[in-house]
Amino acid sequence: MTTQPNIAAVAFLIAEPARAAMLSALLDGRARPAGELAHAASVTPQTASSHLGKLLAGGLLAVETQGRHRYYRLAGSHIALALETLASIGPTESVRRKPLTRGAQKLRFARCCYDHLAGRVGIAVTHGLLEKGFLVAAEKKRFDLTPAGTKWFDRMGVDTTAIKPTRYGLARQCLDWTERQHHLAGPLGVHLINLLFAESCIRRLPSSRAVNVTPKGWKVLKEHLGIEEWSLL
Amino acid sequence: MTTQPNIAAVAFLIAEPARAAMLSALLDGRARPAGELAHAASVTPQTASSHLGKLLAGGLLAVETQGRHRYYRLAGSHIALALETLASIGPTESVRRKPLTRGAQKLRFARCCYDHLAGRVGIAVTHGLLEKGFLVAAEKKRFDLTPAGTKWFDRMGVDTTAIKPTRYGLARQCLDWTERQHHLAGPLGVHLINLLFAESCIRRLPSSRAVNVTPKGWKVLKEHLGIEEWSLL
DNA sequence: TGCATGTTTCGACGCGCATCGAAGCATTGA
DNA sequence: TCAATGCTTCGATGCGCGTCGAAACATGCA
Repeated sequence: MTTQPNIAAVAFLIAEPARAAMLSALLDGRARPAGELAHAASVTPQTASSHLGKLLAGGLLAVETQGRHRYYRLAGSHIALALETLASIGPTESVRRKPLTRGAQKLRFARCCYDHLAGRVGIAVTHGLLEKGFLVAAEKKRFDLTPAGTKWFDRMGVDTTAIKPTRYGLARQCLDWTERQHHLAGPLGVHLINLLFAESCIRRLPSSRAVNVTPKGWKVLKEHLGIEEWSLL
Repeated sequence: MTTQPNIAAVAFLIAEPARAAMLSALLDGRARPAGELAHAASVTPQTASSHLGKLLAGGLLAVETQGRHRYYRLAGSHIALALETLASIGPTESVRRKPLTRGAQKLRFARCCYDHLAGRVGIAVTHGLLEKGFLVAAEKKRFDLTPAGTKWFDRMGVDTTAIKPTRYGLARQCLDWTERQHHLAGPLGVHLINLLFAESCIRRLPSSRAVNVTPKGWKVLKEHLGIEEWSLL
């Protein structure tokens, strides 16, 4: 009897309808909080927690704690591949999404997350900083500032040597609840959004956390980080 | 509410250890009688019959009656692919506590994956075909056959123009769960392994999916694809 | 500090399903 | 026609596990 890999154990984790629903909800590779996954699976939070714990122990999911939220995501692309391969056996059915209100759309597009920039724009900015080699992702949900990054911030009028890092570091990776990707937080993120406000690149919208990118803002973002306005819609 | 493809239902069928054992026993693409499968799964014939009925109803198996025997086999290569993919997300990072058994080593080295060649040898052959320019990787997990490849297969006695491609194409990329690389599957892969069997380049080992490469086989692989035996050990 | 929210843990309930014994069919051979 | 073999169906048993209520824990906000 050849001791085959625990194919049954893996299948067992996927076999439960509630777990399968949660896994399917994570197929896009983004992370979602436990409560949302519970809703997606139509079970109570307690039940969902139990399932998520098993999926975690089974190595199908990874988790990231953010405040009182716990964001779950697939453990890797190989998990998604296996799920899609399984789905290809049975009959497929289209998935529809729920529409968003106008306000929610604006919020999703650009907003302050506590004290830094979030939303699609926040993520695009972070992505640009990474691609230009100004930031690099580091351990413990941190970003490290490169020499080129120091130079760039200096040219933009931010003296990074004067910023006091907290005990969590100078720049942190914050998980975005609308886009489910990381954006720049921490002291450096605070200085960056303050710079954008000061330079009139972005403006607050009344009674909302949403912000607007000004024409000058789009010009700056394009010149410095290669971000095109049309690419974010 | 999103009614997803019943990925859970498929996984449920695989999740049962007895059923998983029977499916694994059928991974070489050959058909086996119910009693043999019952023995492979270490359950009584009644229990096996129940399981086989469910696998049949679920579309994972096909059955063929001959006299008082009922021969079960996988419903298709897509089932084998799903099973192998599931197996690939097993204990990958965990350090192997015990060395592989002799049988497992042979299985890892060369075996049939449903109806084509897999393992280190299968990957080496595919690699050789790619390096010689006989195949090129294409989209949708396919391989495209080049004019040089058509010529080569023709010289080997395989008329590729006579092979009917499935809706997935003539040659597919199948992910190997032991080596984590792609090997040649699809109708072309079937013809290739049949050729190797017919030319006595490889031989089946009794009651296993493992195959042996004969001395003649090594000679052929070296001459045509530049594969050295020692390089695979 | 107190309250609200998100998440997990604990405990108990109840359904579902795997399992096997016994019996029913089907096929083969004498 | 009778017996043996291979497989399936039926029925009863028992356990595993999914489920949710209650409560503990953690975090954020006023």
